Amino acid sequence: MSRAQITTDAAIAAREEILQAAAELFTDLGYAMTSIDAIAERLGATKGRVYYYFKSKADIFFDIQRAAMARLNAEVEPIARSNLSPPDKLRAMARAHLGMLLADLPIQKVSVQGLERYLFHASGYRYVNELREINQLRDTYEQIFAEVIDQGAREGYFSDMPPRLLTKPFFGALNWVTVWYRPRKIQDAESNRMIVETLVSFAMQGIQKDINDGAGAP
Amino acid sequence: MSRAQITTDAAIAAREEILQAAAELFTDLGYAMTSIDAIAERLGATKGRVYYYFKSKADIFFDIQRAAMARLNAEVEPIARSNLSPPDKLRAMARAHLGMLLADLPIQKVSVQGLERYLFHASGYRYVNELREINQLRDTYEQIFAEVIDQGAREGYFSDMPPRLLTKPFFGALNWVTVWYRPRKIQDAESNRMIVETLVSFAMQGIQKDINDGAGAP
DNA sequence: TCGAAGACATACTCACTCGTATGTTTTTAT
DNA sequence: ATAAAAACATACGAGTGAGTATGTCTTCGA
Repeated sequence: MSRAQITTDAAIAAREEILQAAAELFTDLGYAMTSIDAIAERLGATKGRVYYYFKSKADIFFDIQRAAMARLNAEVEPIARSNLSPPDKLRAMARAHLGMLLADLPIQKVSVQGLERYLFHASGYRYVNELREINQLRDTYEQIFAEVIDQGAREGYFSDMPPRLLTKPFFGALNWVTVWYRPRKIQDAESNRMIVETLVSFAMQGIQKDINDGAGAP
Repeated sequence: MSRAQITTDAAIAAREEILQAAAELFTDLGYAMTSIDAIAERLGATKGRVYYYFKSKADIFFDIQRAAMARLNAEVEPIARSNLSPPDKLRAMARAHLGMLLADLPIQKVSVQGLERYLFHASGYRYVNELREINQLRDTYEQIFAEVIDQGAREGYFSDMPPRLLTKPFFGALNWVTVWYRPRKIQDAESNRMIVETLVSFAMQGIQKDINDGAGAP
């Protein structure tokens, strides 16, 4: 046989390397425009190597999604379990979320934008199960934030709009970084902290109760 | 010859119809996965019709971008020229911007997400001029918002973070709607107003000076 | 040491799609 | 009415890319 079900350490590393290369190409060129040959070439290899670890192109795509969501969860869930106050907790979660987006940019870019629909109507409704699995993961993740916002709203910290609706612009302000951000070769340490703090502060202010409408100037 | 340079009324309508169909397919399937035949089929026609009005697939893509930016500009620029106070002006601009996103969803989805890079490295650096043209349009548009934010900050209304950086989460909170929003068959009038007001309020609160950090509860 | 499985590379097929070239019908000007 | 141009449809050519089948080298356990 040929499938590499024996997930040894080396095999996991090999898969990860492929996922990274694929993610970079997916974000640069899009899913369909990225050929398996191009992924292999980026690794100094050929198709044989890729198809040894993944059974199809779509399989690579979905594994990127799973990896991205798993890493976000690993960072954010522990914070959600802590007993900080809702504002402090939410701010810490937002920092962790955004930090992971920037640290793992290629993979997170593929995951965070609504690109899964590529394979929905396409290829005649295959991958329905995988699609639902990914949507399930994202829903569960978003729910973690929604609950904190909900609790914060009940305790009077946040706006009392529907929490599920508030998560949208909240994630929007943060996730949009995957659209506009281009990693520089230098000047990343301090600049990134500035970006994170600005975006997180923006998002935190956004869900705050609005005390009054547009006052504060002469 | 065959090129339809005579932009009569009917020709403009025919082109618009093609742009609409193409935009819907681009957002559902992605650029490369959308075949010209699929676009034609959606119109009950064949390739001949499409290639009569557009000289290439990329041409359709760029025309979508131009149309999207032109419509946003047409709605927002007049407001920017008015002499409202910075907060009122910015809020009105945000409403107009978001309203156009929802009213023209397929085309705006293609435009608003960072999908232009599809054709950057791909196809060996053709379309460099078109790419720069589109980026120029978006930059100019973003600048309109940046200036209002800048003025508002100088007058003490808004946060004093760099305006160019503040536009990012501002647009993020609004533009993210193109990622999560799915138009329902019914229940659109009131629901859409709710969405618009929630997102615009969120964005407006986000750029406000933060008076203090996380207070307002028991 | 040697055979089997692991880890790829190479060669090939099949399906699909862009763009073009050419045919056909409908509209329009005279 | 008729010739010409517009507005398509149809047929085809060439290229590309996913997936497969098979070959080759390397590692590793007995």
